[in-house]
Amino acid sequence: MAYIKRVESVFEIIAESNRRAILGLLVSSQQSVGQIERRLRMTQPTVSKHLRVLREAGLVESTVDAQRRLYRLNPEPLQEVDAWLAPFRHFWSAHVDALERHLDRMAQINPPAKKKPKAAKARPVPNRARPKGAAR
Amino acid sequence: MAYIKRVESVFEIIAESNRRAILGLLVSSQQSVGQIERRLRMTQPTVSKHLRVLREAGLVESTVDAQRRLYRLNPEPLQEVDAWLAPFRHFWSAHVDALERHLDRMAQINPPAKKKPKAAKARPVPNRARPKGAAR
DNA sequence: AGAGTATATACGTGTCAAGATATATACACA
DNA sequence: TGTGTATATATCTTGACACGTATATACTCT
Repeated sequence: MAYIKRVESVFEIIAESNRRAILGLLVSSQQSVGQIERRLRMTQPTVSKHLRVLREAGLVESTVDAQRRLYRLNPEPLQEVDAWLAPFRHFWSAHVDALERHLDRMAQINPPAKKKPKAAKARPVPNRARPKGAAR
Repeated sequence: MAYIKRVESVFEIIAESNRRAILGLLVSSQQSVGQIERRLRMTQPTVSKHLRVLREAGLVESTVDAQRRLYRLNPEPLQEVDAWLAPFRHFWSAHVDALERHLDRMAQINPPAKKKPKAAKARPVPNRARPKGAAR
């Protein structure tokens, strides 16, 4: 409607779990809207809507194949996230097994639910910069 | 109010630019609420509110120092983001100068505005998986 | 042309988050 | 004790977003 388009940051885009799921699907190969719809158990308009957001953010690209549209990944914008993350990596830099835990989660691509549990709690980490006079 | 607490994913948490700014501030060293407030030009309640969200997500921890609270970073939950990003890295894996661009941006920590321009556009990347019969 | 398939879009609705203002709480210091 | 400082929280308003339903558009095949 308005002429000015709401420019969303990549961070806002991947904040949505369904969109993350879609991106995750496209990692392996391109998919049609219908495939995504079925695999992620989302309604067709919902998929299209998310794809639109992803498309406008440059995270996916589409090709017309007759009646269907094939969507493929374009993860370049994710580099911004990767870059933002950089300074924080120095903190845990030691060893990360989180990646493996992730891949498991990734295998069962199916997070259509609105809220997911998740429980990562804080294990004290090499504390740089501690408070000085914090007694009592 | 409600007994059930809304468990937000880390992705939703860092979707907010002010919160990313706060985390960015804390990378260098711990800060009091007042310092954050001044540096980021946010109102005090807003800062406190965001800090609460970050605290409940385990991204920051606080220590009492008389009347003030010193907040320090705990980036462990960010590992989830890092892990999620992993599969996508294979795509651009080549060479990333995005990190440097980021560090510059990081230097002028001050994104209190709601919408920021940002313009990262898509430079064609090694296209894996291309559509087959897409002609018209 | 007509029917079926695939995808996009228009609306209406409910939920929720962010910010502002006002106020409560906690501590220090005179 | 009273005052000033630092931070948290309550409440209200506003706007954005996600989803569902209905519909439009585009293409294929007979």
